[in-house]
Amino acid sequence: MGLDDVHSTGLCLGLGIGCLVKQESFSQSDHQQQKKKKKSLLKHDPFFPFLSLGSSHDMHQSFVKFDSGKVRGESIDLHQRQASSHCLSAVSSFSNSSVKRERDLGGEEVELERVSCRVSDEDEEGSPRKKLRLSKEQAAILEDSFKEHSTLNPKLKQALAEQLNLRPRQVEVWFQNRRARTKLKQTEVDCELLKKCCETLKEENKRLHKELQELKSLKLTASYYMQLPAATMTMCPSCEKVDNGDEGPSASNTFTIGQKPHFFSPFTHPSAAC
DNA sequence: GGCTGGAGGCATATTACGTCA
DNA sequence: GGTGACGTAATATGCCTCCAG
Repeated sequence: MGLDDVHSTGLCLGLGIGCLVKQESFSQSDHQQQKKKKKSLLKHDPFFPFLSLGSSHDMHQSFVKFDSGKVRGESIDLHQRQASSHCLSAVSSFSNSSVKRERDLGGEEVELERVSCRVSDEDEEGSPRKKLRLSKEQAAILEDSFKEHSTLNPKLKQALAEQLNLRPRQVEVWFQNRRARTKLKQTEVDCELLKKCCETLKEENKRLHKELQELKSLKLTASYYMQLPAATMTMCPSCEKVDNGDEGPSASNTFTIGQKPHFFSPFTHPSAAC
């Protein structure tokens, strides 16, 4: 458990109303601020050493009302409040059964209820981590926004958070994770590309080795024929046509092994000689 | 102008939860 | 119903930049 958890949980549970105010500011401000504040809190907050995780149900309940009514926004109606209370009463958080039950009910309203319930659940309950599942609509809007800008500015973050009924921190986290996924995918694509490139190079290397061997063997053959009288035989080292000397050196498709044998550069195609 | 500490943002690794086969 | 794999939200941590003092 990190210090963030201490702030999001222990402060509420152990420090009473003064800490509720602190919690409110946390829920509205960026979570990163908490991260930065934690150091200063460690240094300067006189209450910090007295933090306790001892639960107080009454305090919890009062905070629930405070949070759902003030922090979560004015649009929360009684129905949602009840939903929030329902979440809090289910201390074991979102079990699969509850999710399934909501699924069975179906509909956007239920989905929103589920989301807001989970979010408030995380804020208020103090259990380590309540993972919400973004609805398709939320994900689509975030995706659209991501396509336009892969990074967030504070305005956009706030706007998206309000539009999607999420906390700015959640929007920020979504973008961070989305960037990470994009990068991971791109890395995989690059990896595949490099693999193919490697295979191609291997094939090319193999082919060149083979060609080199052929050229070496041809060189040996040529050396062998060089030991014979030059006038007796002519041969093209490329196509290995041997001429008995009836035709002159100027004849086509023949090669004369004479005082200056015609060897090829390994970088030129062998057939170029013919 | 250089230094320093705080704040914010991002990348990355990891954890933990939800879903599905 | 139990379980492992997978996707992903959430957390932890470190680094960088900006800015005020």
